Amino acid sequence: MKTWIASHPRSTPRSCACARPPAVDTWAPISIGRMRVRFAPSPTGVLHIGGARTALYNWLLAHRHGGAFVLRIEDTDRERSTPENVEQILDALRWLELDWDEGPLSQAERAPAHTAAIEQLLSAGHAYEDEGAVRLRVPDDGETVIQDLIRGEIATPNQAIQDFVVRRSDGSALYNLAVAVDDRDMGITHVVRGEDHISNTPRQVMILRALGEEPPVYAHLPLLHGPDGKKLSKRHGAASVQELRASGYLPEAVRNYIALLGWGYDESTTFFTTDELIDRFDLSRVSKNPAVFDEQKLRWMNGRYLRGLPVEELKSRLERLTGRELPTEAVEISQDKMQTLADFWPLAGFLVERRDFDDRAWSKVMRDGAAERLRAAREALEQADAFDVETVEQALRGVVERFDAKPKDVFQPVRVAIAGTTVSPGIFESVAALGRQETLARIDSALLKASGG
RNA sequence: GGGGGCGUGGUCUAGCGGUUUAUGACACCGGCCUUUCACGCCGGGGAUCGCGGGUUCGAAUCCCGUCGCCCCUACCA
Repeated sequence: MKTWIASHPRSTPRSCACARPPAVDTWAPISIGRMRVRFAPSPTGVLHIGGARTALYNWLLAHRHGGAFVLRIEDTDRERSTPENVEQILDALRWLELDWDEGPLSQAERAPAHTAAIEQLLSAGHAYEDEGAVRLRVPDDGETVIQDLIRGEIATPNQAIQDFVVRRSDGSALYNLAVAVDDRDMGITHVVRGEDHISNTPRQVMILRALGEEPPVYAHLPLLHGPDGKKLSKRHGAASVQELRASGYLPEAVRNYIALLGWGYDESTTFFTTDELIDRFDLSRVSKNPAVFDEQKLRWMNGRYLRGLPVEELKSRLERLTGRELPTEAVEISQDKMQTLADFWPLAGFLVERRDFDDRAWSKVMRDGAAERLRAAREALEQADAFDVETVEQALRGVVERFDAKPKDVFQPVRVAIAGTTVSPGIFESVAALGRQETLARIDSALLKASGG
């Protein structure tokens, strides 16, 4: 019994999909009936951005064409398929907000259907037993042609394909048979998956034909590689959806970024809302060559999304990530300086809790009379009429003038005193956000340290 | 070995036989802004389109060959 199947309720229904006019371009040949696509990961670990992109493209297609997005878990390899792995995948999809209309279905639970199909193949003479296993009869000549929406026609000589096993001697079905039968039974009209499945496709088509069915339409997506040009794997940093979340990326930014990994709308548009993606995504514009995941570009894009968020929204996302309550001003004055949510704490955590002085920052800044200027800054801040950004600025600039110093000779010591480091949001904003009492206390402690205390 | 797929600056891409001295973005370099780091703005370098032939008045765009990378060739998925 697979309890996880039942424990995850159907995702929230969408309202926009059906109102969208179905595009006819790519789908003309088989637009009879409603489009049904599927995402069929095998739960062998975390969901990679490659899998995430496949899921996104399928989801986009279903939304654009008013179709159904079905989630199927290919868990027939009992060794690798654990409930934890399945949960990881569902969790990743939920975070990405890629809701499915049906499923998750367990492929393993469809064993009876697989068995029935094998029986049918056997009795029709399309398959035969061999040492307890069952093999499909593959013609010796001719070729099997598949129509790929991205790559066009792909022909494989039947000669290159041996009579392959569809059922193990223990009675269980193998991958190609399970996929073909499940896609058929689920009424899948378009199979959109990774390029690594191109070579499997003729086998699945043969099984379908032997079963008396016409195959669905296929579209094989280019693979994703790491910066070293090799196939993407765990060693490539934030390559899993979970890691992306933990690193402080926004799901909408991740969606935008991965949509562009293998697809482009025109020569200059980079930012797409999800609705725009639904409107414009088109398999015929998907590229054929593998793409490399570039985290730097994702960081940049994420920063742009971050800056576009209302402060309250950014605040609640930060609170969700850090698990603690954050002052709104701290979020507000940090927004322009963050690229990921994870950047917040090192940048502005000092506004929430006091931290030690960083040695390098201290020795770099607290020299050549810095203590004297810091003491003057303290006086000025203590005597300021108010403590908002403007009055703080007036007070600190006054000190600069009095010492005939460069601005940074005053601001940096204050920064190190209150933040512990040389990096923080704007100094006036930071001081004002910290408040007079805490600012003075921290400067006092810095002055104490400076005098050898 | 056999079969299949792919090949435009470091990266993602635009380009679909002639308005291309090859598009935009990230990264990089320089400048501006300036209180650090960023953000933002401005400017710059960088691909002759894997390579070699062919077709054509003309090719990144069509054809052939070749090389490289990837996938399949499991009683894995």
